[in-house]
Amino acid sequence: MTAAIETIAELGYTKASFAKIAERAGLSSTGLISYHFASRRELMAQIVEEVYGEIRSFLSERMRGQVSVAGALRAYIEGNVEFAFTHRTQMQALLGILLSGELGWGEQDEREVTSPIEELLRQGQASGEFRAFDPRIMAMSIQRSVEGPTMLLAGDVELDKAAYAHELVTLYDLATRA
Amino acid sequence: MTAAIETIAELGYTKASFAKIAERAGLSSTGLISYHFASRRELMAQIVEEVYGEIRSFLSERMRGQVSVAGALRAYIEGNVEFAFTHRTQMQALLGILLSGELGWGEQDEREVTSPIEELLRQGQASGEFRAFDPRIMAMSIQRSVEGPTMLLAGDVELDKAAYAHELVTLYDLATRA
Amino acid sequence: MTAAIETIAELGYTKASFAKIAERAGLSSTGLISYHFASRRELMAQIVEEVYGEIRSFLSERMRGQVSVAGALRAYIEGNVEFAFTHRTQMQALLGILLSGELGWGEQDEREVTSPIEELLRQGQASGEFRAFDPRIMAMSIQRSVEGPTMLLAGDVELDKAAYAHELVTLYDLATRA
Amino acid sequence: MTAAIETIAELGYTKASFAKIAERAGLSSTGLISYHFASRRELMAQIVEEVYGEIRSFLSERMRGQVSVAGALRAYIEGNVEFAFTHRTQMQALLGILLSGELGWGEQDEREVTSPIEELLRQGQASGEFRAFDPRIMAMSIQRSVEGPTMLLAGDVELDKAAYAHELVTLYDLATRA
DNA sequence: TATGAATGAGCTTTCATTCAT
DNA sequence: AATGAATGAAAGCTCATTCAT
Repeated sequence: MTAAIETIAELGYTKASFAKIAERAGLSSTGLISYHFASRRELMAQIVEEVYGEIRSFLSERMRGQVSVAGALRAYIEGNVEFAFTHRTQMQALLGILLSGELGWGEQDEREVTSPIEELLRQGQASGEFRAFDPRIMAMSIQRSVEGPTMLLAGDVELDKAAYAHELVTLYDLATRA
Repeated sequence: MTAAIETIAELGYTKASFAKIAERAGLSSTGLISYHFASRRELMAQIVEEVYGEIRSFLSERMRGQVSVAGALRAYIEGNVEFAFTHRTQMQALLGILLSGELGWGEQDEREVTSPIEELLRQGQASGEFRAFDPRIMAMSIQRSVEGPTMLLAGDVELDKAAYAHELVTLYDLATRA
Repeated sequence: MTAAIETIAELGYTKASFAKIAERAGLSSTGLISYHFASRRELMAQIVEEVYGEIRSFLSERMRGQVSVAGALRAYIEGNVEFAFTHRTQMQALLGILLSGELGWGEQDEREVTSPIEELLRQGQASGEFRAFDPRIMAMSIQRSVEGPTMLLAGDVELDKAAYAHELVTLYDLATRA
Repeated sequence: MTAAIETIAELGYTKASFAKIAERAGLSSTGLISYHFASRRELMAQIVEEVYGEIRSFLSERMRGQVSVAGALRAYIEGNVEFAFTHRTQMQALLGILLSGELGWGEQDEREVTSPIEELLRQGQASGEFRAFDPRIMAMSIQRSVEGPTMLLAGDVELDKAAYAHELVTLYDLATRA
């Protein structure tokens, strides 16, 4: 799976064939991949699951102990940006798989991803910390924004992690607070 | 090209083979596609070019006559959301091609897309209408946000165009104004 | 046909497609080639016929006035080498077509090519100028030898025309005389 | 590779497609050929290498123990003719591939083939057994002559192996001796 | 004469998967 | 767990040819 992730990140979802993955993994036959995974789709689904698990545990640790929802939102944004910068390979593979559309990424999955942050936004509105807005649309916007760094696939991009996180935090603080 | 756009939008970039495109176009051979386009890449590049052209002309008309930069920004966001909702097929094809990574979407292209809005943001800062922020990062965030509706590929998504535009306009108004 | 000859000489028989030939001829459609020639085979056959005609007329002029068969043989060899060096393009195309085997080059055609020289050899034997040998085998050997320069397809070969002709003349003089 | 050799010999280089080769080999897919050989070119290159190897070992055995250069030359010619008659299939495939020009047969390869016989000729000149002549041109002529039988592709040719060899031996004995 | 669209067959190559070992 | 042969489908592309204009 590590080899698969690296291959997808480097070559893109389409060109990451079993042959290329096996080559990187030091396997001399693609048969072994089929032996371990029921299908290509299965492999991809497991990769998505694993990376999502990493993100979740990473974020939950980052958000732990935040008392205000504004603080939690800040931690969420900073955590996502941090993860995108430090786990570039995994993120590129994840997005590559998801955006390929071959796993059937639909509204339901979109909801699953944005629902924790949407919930957070609702809490902020209930407590009066946040102004009135559509929490779902705001959540989608936040999600797209924090995914930004990953979408600049090539390595020739010079982005400052701290600056990026800081700008987004400020942006959504101004956009959400009451 | 119309058939190609529709096929990509429906099946995704990877599964939109020449065979499928030819079928939709009523052609009895994929050879004719190769006859008109030097390669698959060439076809995709021309589709990107065409759709971008449509977007540009659509947006320039929408932004014409705006005097304030805040007004221009609002028109830009509203225009993008409008286009995404009314040209769903083209937008899905465009994003499918771009995100496939096979056209070599890099930082330069990203810049090209975000540069007009980035320029707008700088003008707003110069005139004092906008607060201080990194215009490049803000432009990226706006771009990702307006792309949002397109990423919900399937038709089973219920999004209100007016609400979506309104929320984003408010969001970035609050996020940018001095 | 000139464009076809040049294309075959440069790219080889297999890669000399109608598309490449049309391109070189300044035609914008391969249809015109099909309009003038019933089939690819027909085009190739006509090229063979034309080049053979050139060779025949060139050689018959060269051999005119020779009284001895040894002189005629010398003239034949020199003429062939001369033609091969000065009509490199035509010769390469001719051999390319013939050796492709797609025109059905068989024993009969081989005989047709070698029969004039074979006849000459028989005359020499009858008159006592030449020793006893199998005229057919000798004719084949001579034919292969004079074709030699053409087979060095690439242009990076440095062969001295005069030396080549002189050596072959001496070679077959010694090999044939009584 | 055996199936490939047979197919090329029978149908010619151009018509010997992977499909035809697979059919003859009893394979149900051309994919297996691509699995074993990186490309068509690679397959052809390996065939050439193999057949050349056979020729070399066949000839080196035939020439072993010859003390005079004249004897060695005779053994070379006889060996080549013998091989051409008894390995008709291989030779036809070999020449088919080489003459197709798609392996980039150039002067260097020509030299490699003719260099052993050229070396022999030089030795004969040094020892005084052979007269003065250009050894390179003589070697080319010999090579073309011994290839003769192979060029009569179809099976409808009636050539006497012994007679052919004998005539060539006599021919080049007369042509070379001092 | 010349064009350009269109066709259908063919090409090599790549792919995920299966299977015997 | 691992290999390597084998499969069948599919891919993009090129080809000679046809045809209406």
